[in-house]
Amino acid sequence: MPRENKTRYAVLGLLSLKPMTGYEMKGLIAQSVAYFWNESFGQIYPMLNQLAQEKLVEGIEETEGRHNRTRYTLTEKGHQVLHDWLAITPEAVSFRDELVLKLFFGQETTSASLRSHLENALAASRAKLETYQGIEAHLRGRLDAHPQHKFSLIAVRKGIHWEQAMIAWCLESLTALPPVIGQKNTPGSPAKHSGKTQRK
Amino acid sequence: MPRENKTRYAVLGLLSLKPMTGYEMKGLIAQSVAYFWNESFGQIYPMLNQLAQEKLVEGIEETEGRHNRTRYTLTEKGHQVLHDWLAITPEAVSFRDELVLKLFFGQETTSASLRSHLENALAASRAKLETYQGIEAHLRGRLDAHPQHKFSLIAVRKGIHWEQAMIAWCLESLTALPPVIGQKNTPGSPAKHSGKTQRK
DNA sequence: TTTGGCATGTAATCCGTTACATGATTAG
DNA sequence: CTAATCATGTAACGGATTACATGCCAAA
Repeated sequence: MPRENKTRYAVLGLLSLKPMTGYEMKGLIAQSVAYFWNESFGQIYPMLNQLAQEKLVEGIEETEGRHNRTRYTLTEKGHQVLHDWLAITPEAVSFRDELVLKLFFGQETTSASLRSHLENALAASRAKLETYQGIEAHLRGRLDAHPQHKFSLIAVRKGIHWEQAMIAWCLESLTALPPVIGQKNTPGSPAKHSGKTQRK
Repeated sequence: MPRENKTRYAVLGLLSLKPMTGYEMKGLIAQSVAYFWNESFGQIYPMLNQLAQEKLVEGIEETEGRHNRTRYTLTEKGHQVLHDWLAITPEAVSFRDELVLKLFFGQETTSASLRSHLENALAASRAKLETYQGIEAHLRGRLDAHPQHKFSLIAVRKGIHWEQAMIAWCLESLTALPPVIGQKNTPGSPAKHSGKTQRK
């Protein structure tokens, strides 16, 4: 059996929050769920068309106003499909954690590289934690007005727990690894490593 | 540009620990790195052949003994390629956390479903935590004899931090969600489905 | 006028799982 | 004898990213 297409339900779920265009959907993902879910245009648009064909969503073209765009709404059938999926026990996340893999193979490289990776991760986690805590404060301030905020809060709390765990682990691991002598490696400073930089 | 094939480096890294057959490799993954990395036979065997062609690994057929099998060893070139990769700053993990997604769309389902998902996750995390703590104790007992254990320990500690964070988050979220008795979800939330919600 | 954001899509390519296929050996 | 384990692979399928392609509108 092929595995289930989760993009499908992510799209349905987003439309349950409010009617949207594909473009707005991508924007909403970027600014509110990106830390636990991602979709690209290459998935969103074909999926919206497919869902429209199955009558799970309804697209309304808006020629007036600004651009030509299609705003999608969940149909009753779409609500039902989403509802059924939400009741199914979620599958465990399948990790591929490159940072841990590199540390696991640490014997094959230098302490400097490993420490650099950890310091980068530490800085990234600290930044994310701050962001999430900002979101948390914002959500808590308007819990009564927006019922959705309760669920957004649960989600962002996971991000906060996760980043705090990451920070603790990074610090602990930096202690466990031998310091690099002869280089200044102040904790928290932007790390540089000896290897090549990666192209993006 | 296509994204990098990480299976490649995972295979090289495993071979840096000790020479192995493809079959042994899968077994080692299952029992020691599965909580942060996974590979299937469908990737391992083709990759081993490819790496052998590139002279990054060397396969030695063992016809004597038991079965016909090929045990692979890292070549000098393979060591070099692995070493270079280890120095590159790791990419951030791209999550797709189905549990959080379902909680985020919690308005579309019942409190009972959500609580059930959280309790399943909680039980799974507690079990994993115990397993990892067993591994941790084992590793700490032989740190001097096996240099690799130091890095295995760093890896398993991440698993421990992660599961502890999961457990804390699950408990916290269970407190935040209304208990099942009343079956009401959010006070003031609009009733959605006219039909009976079917239990799973 | 040029840049950037809005808006929708397709094509190429690769990643990764699952299922299938085969066959030997060993333990019960 | 039979089931489980060892051992190696291929094929099919779908998931997901990236790059490409197009064009409008608003603001600088």
